[in-house]
Amino acid sequence: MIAICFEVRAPADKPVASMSVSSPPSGGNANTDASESGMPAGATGTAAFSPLYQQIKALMLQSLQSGEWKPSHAIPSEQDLAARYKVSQGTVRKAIDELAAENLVVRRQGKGTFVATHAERHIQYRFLRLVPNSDSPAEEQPAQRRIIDCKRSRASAEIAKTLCLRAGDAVFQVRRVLSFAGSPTILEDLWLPATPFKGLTADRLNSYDGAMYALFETEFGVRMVRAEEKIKAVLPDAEQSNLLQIDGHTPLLSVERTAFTYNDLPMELRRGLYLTDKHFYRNTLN
Amino acid sequence: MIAICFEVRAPADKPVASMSVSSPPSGGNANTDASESGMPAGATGTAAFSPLYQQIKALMLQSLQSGEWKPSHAIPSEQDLAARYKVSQGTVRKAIDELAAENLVVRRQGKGTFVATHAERHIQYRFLRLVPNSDSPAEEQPAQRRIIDCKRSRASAEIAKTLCLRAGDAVFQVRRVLSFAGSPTILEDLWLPATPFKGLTADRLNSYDGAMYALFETEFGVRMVRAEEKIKAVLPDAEQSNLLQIDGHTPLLSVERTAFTYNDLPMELRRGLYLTDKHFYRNTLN
DNA sequence: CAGTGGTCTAGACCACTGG
DNA sequence: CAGTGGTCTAGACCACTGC
Repeated sequence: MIAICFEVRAPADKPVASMSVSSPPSGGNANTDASESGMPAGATGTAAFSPLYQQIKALMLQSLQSGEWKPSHAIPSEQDLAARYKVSQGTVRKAIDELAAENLVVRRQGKGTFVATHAERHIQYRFLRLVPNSDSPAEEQPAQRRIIDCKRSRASAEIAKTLCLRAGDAVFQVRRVLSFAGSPTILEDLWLPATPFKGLTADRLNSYDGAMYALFETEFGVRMVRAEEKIKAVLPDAEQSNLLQIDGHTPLLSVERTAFTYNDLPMELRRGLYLTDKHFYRNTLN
Repeated sequence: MIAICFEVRAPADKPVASMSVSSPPSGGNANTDASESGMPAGATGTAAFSPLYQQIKALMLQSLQSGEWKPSHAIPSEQDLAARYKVSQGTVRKAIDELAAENLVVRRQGKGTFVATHAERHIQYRFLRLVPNSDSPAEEQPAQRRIIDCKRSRASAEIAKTLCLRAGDAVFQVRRVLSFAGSPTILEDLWLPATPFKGLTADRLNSYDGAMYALFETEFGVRMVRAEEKIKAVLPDAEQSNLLQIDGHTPLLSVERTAFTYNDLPMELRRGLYLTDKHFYRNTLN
């Protein structure tokens, strides 16, 4: 269930190998030669058949995480990609479809396909599910952010585990408060691996105008792609209740989020306390 | 934001009209004649162009909600559907793709496409996001269910509003407790419109072996397809803490769920109180 | 083996965007 | 207007299921 560090979930890496795909346009497809390309002949169990479009998707994924295609920029057109990978347009289309479904890429008819980004996305706070009660006055949009603390420290065993580090490795630890309409509503503690976020300071966090994930993206080249949250109901301790300006008997939502970059690599642990008197956490089930 | 009763979200209803689709296989597609089929010529603003596969999807949706295709049964093969609707297989495929993405239908290679169901789905509790803490012992799967109450009553203004009824309309009101490993963990109050659920009793709820949504499906022909949840942190009142065997200072997750059938018609309001000492609410963000 | 969904292609045309 | 994504088709072949 839990992703093991550096172990990519998606297959389509071994069975590709000779991905020049100089498949002759002889009628149907060409994937049959997989039986003589990557298959070790004595492969135990599953044959690990991977459709062409999955392989193209994997290649595109590499272009995304290598930085060849940068956030908010357009990727090559479907035509170009088809030529580049020597497949039909329909096949790259299906690959792009999946990338779009995972929000890694955004299609815009008539314009092109663009690398998704946390910045310039004016619906700010892509991962925040807290919305004002329906009886609230208007859209009290602009949240005030206050950085309480930003320090370098050592990862505890637990933090290290979820961030795929070793206990004692350097991490940044950030604490901040978000207020809506002047009311402190969210208290967050963040842990970030020190290496990719080298140079992070409270000042940089304060001076940046935009969501924190946008900052990570533009300043550190770290794109959060997916996240998992564990939610509980808790009571605050003295310090927490003080920061949120509430008493110790006010129940709060505890939202523990692990955010991932490409390849399901965890890059952030965030523990939030949400005050839910004027807001609620919204979720949609399919 | 909030779905208005009986107002279908999906378009593709007006612009179809003459959906016999006797489009001659003359080269490309045939949707161009939409300009002389449903378009009122002086249509204000958007042209409401609806691709063929969306129209096919709408037709299939009708077959689903009319009961022509029953839960857990196979729908016609893609070939058959293509013939029936007089379109290519690729087009019905795209329609089915969307239905599958919405969990209305399940594809099984080599076997066929089946109408999704809450029953026979051995991963029981499709909408329940509560999972045991990772440090918990094993998979303490079988939840004990206890119906506290099941009575007929009148909808309050608020209940009526979310269920698209009028205040005072008859509703069923159910209260139950779910226990895991002997510990009361969830206290739920449900409101159901009386008409579709005519004949519901505590006995029927108790004697049914399976998820409640499976019962709704098999006994009343009501298929829940989608749900929205609003989550807050709360403290229990005296009666609630008594039923959950906790004290009044234990914070709980309040999960208010509205479940919808086809056409975004709300058919259930459920207010759950979750004890989150040994469990947490899990969510995935994309 | 036949039947079903899944992949792939090649080509045509449509809708949308921007110069 | 050219370029891009979006739709549709017709046909071939593959992978999986079950008889």
